[in-house]
Amino acid sequence: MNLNNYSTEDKVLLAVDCIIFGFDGEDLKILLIKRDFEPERGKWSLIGGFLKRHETLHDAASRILHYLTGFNDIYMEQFYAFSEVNRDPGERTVSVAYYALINIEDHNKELTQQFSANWFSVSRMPHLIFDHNQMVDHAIKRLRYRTSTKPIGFELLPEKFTMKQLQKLYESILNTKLDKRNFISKINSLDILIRLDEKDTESSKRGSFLHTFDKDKYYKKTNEGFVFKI
Amino acid sequence: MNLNNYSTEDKVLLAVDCIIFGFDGEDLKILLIKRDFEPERGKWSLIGGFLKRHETLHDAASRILHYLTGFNDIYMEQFYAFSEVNRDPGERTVSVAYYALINIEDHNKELTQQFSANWFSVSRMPHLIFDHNQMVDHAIKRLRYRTSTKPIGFELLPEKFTMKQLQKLYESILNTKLDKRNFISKINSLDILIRLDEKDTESSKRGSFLHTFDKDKYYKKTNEGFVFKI
DNA sequence: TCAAAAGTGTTCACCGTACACCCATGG
DNA sequence: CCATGGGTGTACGGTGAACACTTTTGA
Repeated sequence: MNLNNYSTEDKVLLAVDCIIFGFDGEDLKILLIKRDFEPERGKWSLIGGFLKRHETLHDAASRILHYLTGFNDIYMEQFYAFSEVNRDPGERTVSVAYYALINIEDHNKELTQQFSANWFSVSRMPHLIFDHNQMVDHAIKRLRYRTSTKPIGFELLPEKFTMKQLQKLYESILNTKLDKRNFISKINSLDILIRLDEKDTESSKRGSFLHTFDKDKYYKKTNEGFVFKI
Repeated sequence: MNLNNYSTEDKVLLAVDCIIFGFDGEDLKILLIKRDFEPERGKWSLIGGFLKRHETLHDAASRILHYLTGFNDIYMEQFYAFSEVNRDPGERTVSVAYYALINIEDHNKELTQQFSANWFSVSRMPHLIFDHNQMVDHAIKRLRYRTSTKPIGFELLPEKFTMKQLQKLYESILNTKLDKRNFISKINSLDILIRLDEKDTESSKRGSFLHTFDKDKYYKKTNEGFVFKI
């Protein structure tokens, strides 16, 4: 293509929108904010922002996530660019969507309040502005695929967790019921968890063992050809 | 985020780059052009172009593909946005990458010549401009996943094809050897091909049956819960 | 002693994989 | 009649799915 002159080409606003997933022990949730500027002021929205000239999309997503949650080093994955011409009635904007996984327990509630943010179950999403509902649907599909092939689900759990919590997590992501015995033996066969000598006694008299994800072991096994698959 | 003024935000050039896959019966190939403008004039490159104000990314990719190949209705999938700040030394450009599947036989050779285009085996890719090699790697991964879960491989074959051709196609995409007997019984068990009463006698004296992909049957089965999986 | 959750094994059906021989044909 | 590629079936091991009872402990 004879594109010998960059300067004659159209430029567009490039936005980044983030689907922030969290898990409260029961449901997979998404953090939404109430939009406080026009257009669509007062409606629920994903968090987002615009790409600056001197940053990558990844940097922009990190910046936006840090701004809202106070976290750095959040697990993120870019998954799709949305480009319908009139998707944002304010101005022609193309938006690159990321999803992020955060541990809901660590999450700073002050920041959430400051932005009128709220967690919503993915099964009870409100109507969102623009094409944000479509982004959420797309993000959930990608999350399902990714959590089935990479051990990223742990990003949504506390450092120490019970098998029950892990199972509930997968059930809420995959939107299915799983058999306890099959699930646990599957997880155990992967051999990437450490069972601690510690028990969680919140939810039962007997108490259930806590586990952690053994990252080093996982990477070592991966180098030896191991493939994570749930 | 208090983004109450779109006009103060940076705008960027948004490009679309296309990885065009083809299959010649032996190897998976990619169509590249020799770039005829600066920067990097004379180097091999993916085809690409810039998004115009009034089109979607999908439209832009279609337009670019049509321009180079003369085809409409090409199978395409968007897979990633590349945004390193200096990826294009000419100007800050974010590029959204698509891959496309075309039937190499139908492909218009005149257009190819007009653009100094050439097919290259994916196993013998030249060095490409910018981050295009990285885009190609990413595209191949996505293609492998997608051809394993959707019947899109047929886009790369003639309307009528032999089982041998189909097997070679999967072997070249997945970069593995497959067992003939297992492959054929797998394909037959899917029950989405029609075996014609016609034979291809190009490659043997006995001749081998030609098949076509039964799109209607596939969609019907899909509605009934069938999942394509190779 | 009872309620509530934790923890644990076996069986069976199906699928992926390894593997080898006969068939049809044109030269 | 022979060389070449086309076409077909079986046996085995491993994995996913169904399925129920015992243990622990605090109230």
